[in-house]
Amino acid sequence: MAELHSAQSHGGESLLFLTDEQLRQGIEAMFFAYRGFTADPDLILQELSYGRAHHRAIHFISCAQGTTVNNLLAILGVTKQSLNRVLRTLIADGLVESRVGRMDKRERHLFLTDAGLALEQRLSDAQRSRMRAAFRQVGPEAVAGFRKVLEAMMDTEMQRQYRALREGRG
Amino acid sequence: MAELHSAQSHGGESLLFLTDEQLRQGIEAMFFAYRGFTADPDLILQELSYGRAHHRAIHFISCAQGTTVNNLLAILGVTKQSLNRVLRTLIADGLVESRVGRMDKRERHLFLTDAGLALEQRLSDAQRSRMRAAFRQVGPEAVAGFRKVLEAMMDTEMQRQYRALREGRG
DNA sequence: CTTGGAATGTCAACAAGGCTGACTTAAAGT
DNA sequence: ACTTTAAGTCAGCCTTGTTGACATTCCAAG
Repeated sequence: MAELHSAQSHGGESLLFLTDEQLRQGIEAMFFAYRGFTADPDLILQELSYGRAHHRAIHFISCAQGTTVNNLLAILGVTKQSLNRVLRTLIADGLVESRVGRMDKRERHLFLTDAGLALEQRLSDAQRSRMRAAFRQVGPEAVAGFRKVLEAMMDTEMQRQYRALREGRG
Repeated sequence: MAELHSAQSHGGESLLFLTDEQLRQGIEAMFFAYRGFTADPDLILQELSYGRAHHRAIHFISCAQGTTVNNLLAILGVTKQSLNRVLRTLIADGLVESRVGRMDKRERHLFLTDAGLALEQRLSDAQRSRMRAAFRQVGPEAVAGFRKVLEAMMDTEMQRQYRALREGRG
């Protein structure tokens, strides 16, 4: 695999030798941190009687205004029925607008309305402020390591999507 | 809101200045990585018609054999009714044993049976192997950073629990 | 000793949000 | 003209969260 050449290196075998205990700590850290990660937006969503599914839809529509339903489906990794339920309420509540495609009239392009943008801001402010605090606390080196590990934990397909989103914004 | 002070400067201070774009990438990385993180055990669970809730219960019982239901509740952060449903099936399937407390007969102490331990091994092998691969790929410095950021993203209460688990094992 | 309150756990019912399957409509592609 | 693709809809299921009601046990104050 890719770790043949990680065998080298200095004094101890800290690079190659990972105890189950170290890995277990990593697993538990992910569990607790993910809870923290979603805690703040969850509070806002609850008062609007939305759920995380709505948040995810809003987030990714805002990343890629005008994206199609099919595209969103691939990113979110859920079925169209599942997404549709959420999308329907967001459209009914005037947070998302669905426009028929100009080139291909089968497609629907999704946009956040002003109200949708406002909610997106509110949600991601909450989420970002926790992440900003964490990032500041630990410094840029730790942040770089954090990002490296997370990327390495994704599937190839997820990495592709993740990078596509990043490049889509420059 | 909270970003009043993120408005300042674009100069050199990478430590203090975090663009919304950098934070957004962190958020998306968490989203995709968490999917990867749970993907492997999810496959095993599916073939046994269990869900993530079962996995979590098994994981934390295995960390602290003999823990009480109440204790588990605090760690998992769900209602006792929700946990109970999962626990009931695990007990019925002979993976978990519930013993009435000797001191306080209101308490139930939870233990993994041999079958439970076997499943725990299988699940965490799957999860660990992805994490091990990721950790090896990026090296120990990145791993340290990863852990720092995750800890910083937890609530104080979660940090307490996370550290308690770690110390409970030495 | 008894009795009331707190702690612990169980049962029942409901909601959110995943899932599958079957079907329709409209627009492209061939 | 026929097939494929994009999207939406309806129905029904499962997991896993929630609340409310209830039983048991313990403990402490009267």
